[in-house]
Amino acid sequence: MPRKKKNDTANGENSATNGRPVSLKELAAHLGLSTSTLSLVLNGSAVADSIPQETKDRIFKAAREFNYSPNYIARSLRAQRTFTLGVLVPELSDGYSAGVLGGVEDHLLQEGFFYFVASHRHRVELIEKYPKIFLDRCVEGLIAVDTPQRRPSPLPVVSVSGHDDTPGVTNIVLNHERAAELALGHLIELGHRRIAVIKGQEFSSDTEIRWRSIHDAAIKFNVPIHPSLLAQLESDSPSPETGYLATRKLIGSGESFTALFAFNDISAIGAIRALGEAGLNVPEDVSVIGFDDIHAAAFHNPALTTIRQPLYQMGKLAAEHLLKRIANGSTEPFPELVTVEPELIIRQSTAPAK
Amino acid sequence: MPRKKKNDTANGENSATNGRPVSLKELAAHLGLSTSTLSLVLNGSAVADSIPQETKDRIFKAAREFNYSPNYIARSLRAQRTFTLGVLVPELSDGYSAGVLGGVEDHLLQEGFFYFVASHRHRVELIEKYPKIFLDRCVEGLIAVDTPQRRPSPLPVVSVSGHDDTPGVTNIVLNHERAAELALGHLIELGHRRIAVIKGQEFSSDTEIRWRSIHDAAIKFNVPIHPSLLAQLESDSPSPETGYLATRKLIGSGESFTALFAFNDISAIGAIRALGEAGLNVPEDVSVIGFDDIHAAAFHNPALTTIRQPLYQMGKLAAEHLLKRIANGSTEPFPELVTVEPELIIRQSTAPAK
DNA sequence: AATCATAACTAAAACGATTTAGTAAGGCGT
DNA sequence: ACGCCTTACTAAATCGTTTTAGTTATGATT
Repeated sequence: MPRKKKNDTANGENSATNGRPVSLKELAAHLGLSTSTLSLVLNGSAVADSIPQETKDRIFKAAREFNYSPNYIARSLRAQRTFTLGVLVPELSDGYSAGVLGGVEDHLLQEGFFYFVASHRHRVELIEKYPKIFLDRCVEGLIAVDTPQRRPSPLPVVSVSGHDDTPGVTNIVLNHERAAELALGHLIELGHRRIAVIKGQEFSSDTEIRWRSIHDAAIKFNVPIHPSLLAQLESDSPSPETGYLATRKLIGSGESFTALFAFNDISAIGAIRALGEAGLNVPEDVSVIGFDDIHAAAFHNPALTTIRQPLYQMGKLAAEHLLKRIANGSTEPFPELVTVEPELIIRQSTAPAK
Repeated sequence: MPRKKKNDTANGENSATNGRPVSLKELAAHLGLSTSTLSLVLNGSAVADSIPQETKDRIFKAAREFNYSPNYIARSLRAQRTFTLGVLVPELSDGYSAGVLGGVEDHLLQEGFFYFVASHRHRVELIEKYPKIFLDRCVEGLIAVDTPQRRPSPLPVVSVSGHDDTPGVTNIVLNHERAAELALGHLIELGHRRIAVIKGQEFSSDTEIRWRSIHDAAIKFNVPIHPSLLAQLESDSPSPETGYLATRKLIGSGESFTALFAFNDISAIGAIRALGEAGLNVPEDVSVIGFDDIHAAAFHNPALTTIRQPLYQMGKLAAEHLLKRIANGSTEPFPELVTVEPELIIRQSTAPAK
């Protein structure tokens, strides 16, 4: 007849006798010790130095047997720390945010942090509301992707492509001047002079600076962008349709162009569709260059020439800077601007001007 | 000289005199009442019925002035509830998970829940570890996307495309039989008989059932899939490259085919690239049909014919079922299977067989 | 023999709420 | 004048930890 010794004290899974996880108090009662002792020992506190190894071993053994794990909530309350951040993105499914989130996640999980995500889909009231909810949820910091902060936060904030001059914000941004130079340089080297540009939507925080950089670089190259060759993305759909519509308008205007610089890869894909429908081949008739280098870019037909943003790295940098600020406390100074470099990826959607 | 009356009690932002949020105790001290009274009144408890309106108003006013908001951690500890879930996905940036997450998020936030996300990138140790960490973090339930549960969890679990027979799991799955019928029916109707198929990677939970459904449907249609026309995705890259490689192998085998049913849109895009390089035009020489209907599908060149999975809806259903199970408690029975229907989206990548 | 140090613990406060079980004061009925 | 009901609150326990400040024995030192 098998002995049942262990069955009524510890059972294999993570529970006391019932289904819930075991608490420190229960464990202490079982060992005939106080919770203080257990806590001190289990956390390796120096105060526990005087406790004999035998007792320590008993404690460790029981903790293992009962699958004890300290209650995170209780610990958070006591330590006034949650090891949790809030991440605000415009849209989860657009490839851009997801790319950044990849970098954020890798660094955070490795450092023992978790994060809440919320997507605002460009609705102003949500952009205002979510940071408050995050605050209520006791996050220790905020990462905002492509989302301007309207009001200063009591928490440390890192903004990715947010272009934010609110105090207390660390901005992770692309070197847009360089990006514009790379793209226009490439097109001009290929002999293009009549270059059309598609600006981003009003709400996208990159729109303004990217356009300005292109505008300035074009003047520097002495090939200014003709105002009638400037289009703008309109709706807030994350699909290529916006680029498709903008390009149709551009074509419809009658102005001719041999190259098109799209706001991003998604809209470049839409643009190629619109050009094709108008009987214009890419890259033979019109060269198209995108922005971002999302996964789909390399395998589009034709493969997209584009300006790569190091999205993963930007996310990782955001996480790193935020954690550093949290560790340092609010008194320490911190960088307000962190710049990352773009890269020109030449594929099949650009070719010499005819 | 302006009066400073309010400045030393409440200041505009959410703080007492210093920077931190105000606690109930501080608020109570300020009003000369006990925390009990404030809590009762602020939470609209019936016990507070006997408290005169005047006092209640004083409390509400002070709460507003000091921007009082109950500490979520303390409340969680007391109520033994966190209103937080864990979501486990293979990869954030692959469009599939992001689509499902969109639905999850919409429903959860609306119900006052937040969620932690973690992506395991198909690493077995992470698939085991993250549910434990979530548990430690006191989440109230788990959503697993395209990820089989290896061991039963003490928490309610909803699996999206996980095909999981672990007890305690609600499975949200696509009607794969119908999906296979739609796709093959379409190809066969177009006159295709030699149909190649690309299976998913071993680790993808949809791989097995999807292949089985295709296999069975093909037999039912009396156009069985020839074993030499079966390829499989190999690496765990989320890019179209896997589909590209699989298709090269298929072409290299020398077996001819007039249609290709890819595991998903991503691999279909890679397949089209490989076919193009081999001098085969889509859809003139080979028809290609994808799966999922991700954003990129409609704007690929040629636009992809595909089987749409209602990803958003699947995410939403997952969230709904999980919240219902949490509300019901673990005693109540729950559905083990929830099926959603696929949809055939005909675009330009399929055409009559030559 | 009194003092001191050390070992092996523990009591109690604290984190910030919620909630149950009271209590003190006043009014009313008989 | 006594009990009883209301009104307007409050004390204290509780959730599960962590941590500071002790406490009690025992052994060593002067």
